[in-house]
Amino acid sequence: MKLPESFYERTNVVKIARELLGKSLFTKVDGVVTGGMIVETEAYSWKERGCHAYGGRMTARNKIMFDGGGHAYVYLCYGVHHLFNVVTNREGIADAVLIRALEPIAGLKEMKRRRGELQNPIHLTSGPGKLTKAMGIDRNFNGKFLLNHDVWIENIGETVNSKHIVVSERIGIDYAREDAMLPWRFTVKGNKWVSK
DNA sequence: GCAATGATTTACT
DNA sequence: GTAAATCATTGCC
Repeated sequence: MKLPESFYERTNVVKIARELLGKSLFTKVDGVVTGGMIVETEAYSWKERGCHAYGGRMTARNKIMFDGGGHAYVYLCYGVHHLFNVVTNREGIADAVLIRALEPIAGLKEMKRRRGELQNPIHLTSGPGKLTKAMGIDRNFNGKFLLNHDVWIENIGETVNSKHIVVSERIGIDYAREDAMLPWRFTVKGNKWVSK
């Protein structure tokens, strides 16, 4: 069952990031469905420095974040990797959740093909740049709505016990100064697919 | 440990 | 208009 638009439109992006653990992200590219359960997320908000839209600054790149909840924000990082975000909150408010890792469920063969046959399955989706490549996500997905037929998030009935959710600081955003220490990263405890 | 890599942003003329 | 600095990472040394 796909998550309804109302799930994304809530105002507490940190809460949404936490609740996305155990949900599943799917894409359909070239007629092949690939996807996995979300095991690692990070929350971003215009109110803190780690966010591209810090202070409500809108640019050609991040304008998708100002759309209503439920849109996909995909962008190129380090000139090499695509990162996948879920836009939350109401139109005009730039909050988003970065999907950092998945546990593969569907389309394993296709994901291995995209990542290279010799890859250990553990490395298929255990990082934000890896999972986008495995699922065929690129900038063409920027601005897509997550109730579409080619990219969506489902509740597959998995529930992650709150005792198994680990809260920590976000990764790779030292430039955000004091906001880099916010406990806005959520991982599933003991899951092999969580990035290191 | 660190180079690769390019879109985006900012700082200039 | 052009140019330089920056970056929510990965994979190979």
